[in-house]
Amino acid sequence: MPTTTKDHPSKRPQLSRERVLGCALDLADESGIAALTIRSLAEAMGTKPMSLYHYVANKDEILDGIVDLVFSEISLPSPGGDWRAEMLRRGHAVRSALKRHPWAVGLLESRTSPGPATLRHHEATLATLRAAGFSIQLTAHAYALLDSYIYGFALQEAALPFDGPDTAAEITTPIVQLFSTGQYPSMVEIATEHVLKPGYDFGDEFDFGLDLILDGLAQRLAGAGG
Amino acid sequence: MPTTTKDHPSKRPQLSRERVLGCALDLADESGIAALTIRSLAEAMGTKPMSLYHYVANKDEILDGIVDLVFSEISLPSPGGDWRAEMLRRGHAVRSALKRHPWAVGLLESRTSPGPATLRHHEATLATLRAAGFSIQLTAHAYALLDSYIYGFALQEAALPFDGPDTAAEITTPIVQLFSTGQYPSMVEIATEHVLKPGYDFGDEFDFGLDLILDGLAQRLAGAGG
DNA sequence: TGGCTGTTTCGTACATAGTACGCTACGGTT
DNA sequence: AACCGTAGCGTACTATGTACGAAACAGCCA
Repeated sequence: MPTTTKDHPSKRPQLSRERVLGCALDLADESGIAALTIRSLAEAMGTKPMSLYHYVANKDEILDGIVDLVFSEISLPSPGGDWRAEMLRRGHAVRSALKRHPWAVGLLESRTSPGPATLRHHEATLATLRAAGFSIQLTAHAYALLDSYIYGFALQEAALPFDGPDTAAEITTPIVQLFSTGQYPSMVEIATEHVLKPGYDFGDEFDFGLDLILDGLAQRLAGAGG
Repeated sequence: MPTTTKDHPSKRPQLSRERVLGCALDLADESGIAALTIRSLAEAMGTKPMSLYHYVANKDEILDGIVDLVFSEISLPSPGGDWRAEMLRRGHAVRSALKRHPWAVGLLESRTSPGPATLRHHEATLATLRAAGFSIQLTAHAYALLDSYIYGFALQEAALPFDGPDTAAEITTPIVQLFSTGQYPSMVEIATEHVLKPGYDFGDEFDFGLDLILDGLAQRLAGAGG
């Protein structure tokens, strides 16, 4: 049978670097970063492992690529605006991106070659602080502090065995009962009178810290005379 | 149960769970967490892979174990003392432990079963805050904030391609030159006028943030009426 | 039309990972 | 002497990243 066209004409939408990275990100979201293997990714795309290597050099490049994709989802702060509002919005934006893609925070540790979206993000954030009158020193301090807090919060959130309001109870209750013998009174107290209260959501703690940090930065900015 | 024999005339000091975990920690420190494999660990201990499985159930238990070992290195804060001094010291202690064992912060994300040293550490910290008059809510806020900052800082420190004072220059200079075309002016500014200054050490940023956070907590503690 | 050439895809193979299974070696107990 | 429990190990299975080179296809020129 003389087929003038290829076997699978439109079954598979054609490979490309963008599609590889996009599917890799989806797969990591659905099944976790550990389940993102060359083979599983190829299968998810309806192709074979070695085909992917025409679009990415190796798996590390895939990991770098999806981290940059995550940054590309974060809208950039605007230099020249109210710095505090911009940093508040950026804080929430970064956190929600890291919540959507919990594996990303774990990759931050190992990836050292930032992509273009990551660079743009850093540039816009630094420019916003500088434009608001932060000195170079204070800008560096502020950025290290803000990102440490945001990343660290995301890290802790990713490490929690529960997710969202009220879901803590099922996990925590048996543990608390185990500990109620008295070895860890303060932990039990916090658990029973805070974590186990209806409506509790660890994510709500985020705003307290972000606010406190922005307050402190505002004081230092004013104290330095602008 | 028979704990009688003490001297095996062998050249190897006898296996034990403690020795396995201790060597695993050393190996992770020396060669990185990726190089910590069952095989490499067995070789480092002068034994064979499967022998280790008499002392640990699986590799996850090894990872949990060495994370708890890291916590066991951190001296506990004392409930009843000056809370600010205690939290300052604890902050430095945790950070230096995570600096000694940079792989540990990456494990925090995946490990969800804390060991005894980890639990003792959390308990002592919470008790210190409570004893200083922090309400349950404020204690929870404070702890989430402090640990987010400390872990996040350690995460960023671990991700840096350089380490210690002045070492940033060699890595950063070529990058800065690449960017000096003008795409990222704020990053270049910060780099040339702050990071590349002699004596720069990212680790020095830590105190600024910790101080700011403790200031903010003190204000909130006072504002709530003690 | 036929053939050349570069791009894309894939089949096979290898090194290294965790670990299940079952055997040996040995020191006590009965 | 017979037995047994513990520590240690040899082998083998499965999953991983990826090197190597062949196959399939597209577009071009004769």
